[in-house]
Amino acid sequence: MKSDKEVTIYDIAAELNISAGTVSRGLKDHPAISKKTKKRINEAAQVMGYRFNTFASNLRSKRTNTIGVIVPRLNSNFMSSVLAGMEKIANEASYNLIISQSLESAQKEIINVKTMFNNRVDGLMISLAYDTSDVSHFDILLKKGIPLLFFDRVLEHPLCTNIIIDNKKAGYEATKHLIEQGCKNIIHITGQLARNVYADRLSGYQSALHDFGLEFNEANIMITKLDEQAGIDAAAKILNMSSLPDGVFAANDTCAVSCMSVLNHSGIRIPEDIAFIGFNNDPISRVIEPNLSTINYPGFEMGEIATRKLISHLNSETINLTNSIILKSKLIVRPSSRRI
Amino acid sequence: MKSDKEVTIYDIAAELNISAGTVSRGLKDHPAISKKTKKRINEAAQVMGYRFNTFASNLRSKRTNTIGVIVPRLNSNFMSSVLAGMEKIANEASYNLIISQSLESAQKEIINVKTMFNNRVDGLMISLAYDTSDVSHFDILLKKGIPLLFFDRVLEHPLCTNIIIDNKKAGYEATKHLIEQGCKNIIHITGQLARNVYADRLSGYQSALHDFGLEFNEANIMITKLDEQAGIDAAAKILNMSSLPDGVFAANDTCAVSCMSVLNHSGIRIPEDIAFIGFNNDPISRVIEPNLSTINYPGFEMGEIATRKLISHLNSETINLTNSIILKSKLIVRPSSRRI
DNA sequence: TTAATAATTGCAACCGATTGCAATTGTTTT
DNA sequence: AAAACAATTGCAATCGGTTGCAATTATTAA
Repeated sequence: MKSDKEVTIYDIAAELNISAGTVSRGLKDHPAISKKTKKRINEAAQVMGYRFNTFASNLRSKRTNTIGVIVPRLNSNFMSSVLAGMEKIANEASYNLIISQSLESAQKEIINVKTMFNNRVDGLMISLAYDTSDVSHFDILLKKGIPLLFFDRVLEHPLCTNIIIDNKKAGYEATKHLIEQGCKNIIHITGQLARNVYADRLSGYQSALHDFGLEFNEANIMITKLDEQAGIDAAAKILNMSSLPDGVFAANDTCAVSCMSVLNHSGIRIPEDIAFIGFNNDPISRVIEPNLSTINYPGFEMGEIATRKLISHLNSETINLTNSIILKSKLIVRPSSRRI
Repeated sequence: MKSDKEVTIYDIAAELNISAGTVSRGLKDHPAISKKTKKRINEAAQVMGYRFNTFASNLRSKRTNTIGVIVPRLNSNFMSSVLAGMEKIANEASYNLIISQSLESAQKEIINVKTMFNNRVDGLMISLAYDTSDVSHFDILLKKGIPLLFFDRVLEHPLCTNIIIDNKKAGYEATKHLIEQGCKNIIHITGQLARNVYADRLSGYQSALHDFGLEFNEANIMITKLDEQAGIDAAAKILNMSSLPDGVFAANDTCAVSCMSVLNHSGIRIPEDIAFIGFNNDPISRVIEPNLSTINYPGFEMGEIATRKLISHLNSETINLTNSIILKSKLIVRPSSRRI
């Protein structure tokens, strides 16, 4: 029917014998335009097959209605839950999400930030890569006043909001729980300590040991990549220890589960010989036998809240973005650690 | 230092006493511009803090370098793997990905398609929602010549490419495997049959039964939502059957695993009493005891291939997009079905 | 050295929506 | 009915690259 030429507000204006400016305002539901005119405009737009041109709009208004997200990787249960929550809120507020992954590499993170910058995202949400140490690559954004929000793996920065859980408290509770179940020699499997999440969990672990009169033993800390293989390696190390530990607190469920499986197959009884607790409350924690105790980490809510916060800031409903939001995490006790 | 006024190609042109057109071409590495001039332009751009304006470019060139993706939901292991693969390829080709989820609702899918359309994605990749029946909402894209690619949950359409696995074959092999292990009464837990993936797997199941002289029993087909709860419900149904089945083929691992767990706790021995096989090769399949046999579904590769295909079409390296690409899936036998 | 050809660069009209300000039309007040 | 004010609408410059075609400059051939 219609040729494939795009219909513009000028075409609508010509059709109705009014000006393009009026059409623009009418489509935007601007209060200065009368109801009658708006109706005519909308009907004409409908009939003529008009579609809004985002680029012309962005070019002129210097706003993109796009939010960037950089995550270490897309395909983990936790991260995909976060993204699902983000997408939900962004979509509701008619923002678009541009998502990219750093693949845990600081170098790729830097490139991604540049791309986001060039794409003129209105704001950026990021969870840091495994090995990001320097954070000057965010300066370009901050200099231009583009709001930056960290979630999960964050960084203290005077100009940015962090959305986190209280990792220290969570680590404390996990450890305390194991101690209360009678553990006296607890291994902690964790990740790169430059990342707040792991440093804080470790710190909670140490506090708990201290509060319950247990000695901290450097050799009980295993710094790993926290993936499936890391759990397998950790199990091998544990089996080689002169005196077996009686508890393991792993900083994620993936690693806890694979470690548990190996130990299980080596004849170690869980939780009798070694009690286990993980972190995140991934679905696998409810599949492994015995079911894994863990810390519930509300990923979906984190995504929702982060996005809501950022959008409300973009609409300048809130003056500044400089504070932290701490979500509730929760200890979930399951058979892998229940001894009493 | 610099004021926050944006630097444009005109500023660079003025600085170097050349024309804006030359600057534009120089930055794009256009062959008509001399090496020397290009160098001067790039240096000036660097020094002056120029950043490319995507919108001006998009507005003029009518290309967005953006690919839309609509998935039923982000947070499943399979889907996040697909997305990870897509992001990787798109990023390498400097395309952006706009991702949205239909949340399994046809209605939301329609809205998402419209949004993608208004955002003028260069192409769209989609996996259909659970209850999408009518597909006229894609017409707006096709009419404008925007390429559309289906993956996983697809649809036969003369103008679109499908990226799939041979679900019928996979269903056949899964069923055949169970039969070879001695199963004679096999339940098939599946999803909405309007979706090719489930219809095809069922069809494979039926063929296998037929080829091995087993009778097809309508009552053995359970149509569910294939989530954790569905598996639990299915287990309850199975336990209520007058004669217990001796095999279960579930159309995904999540459902298979939760079903297995319940049966396990009810004293049913797996695989001796009931042999199990799932679909997807999710990590949980390697965690459940006994480990779950399954069909390996190469999600990451699917994402990579779909994106590569679409991009090469956008660059018109390929004339048309009208064919199917079938990826290899593979039966993985684990203890949950190994009886002999 | 001059003509012919190739390599560079410049010109200027786009792309389509936005928005401050002026102009016009419609209402209300006195 | 004129003045005062409010509600609508129009004008036109602007956002910053892109690109076909013309113009200029550099090379090569004759």
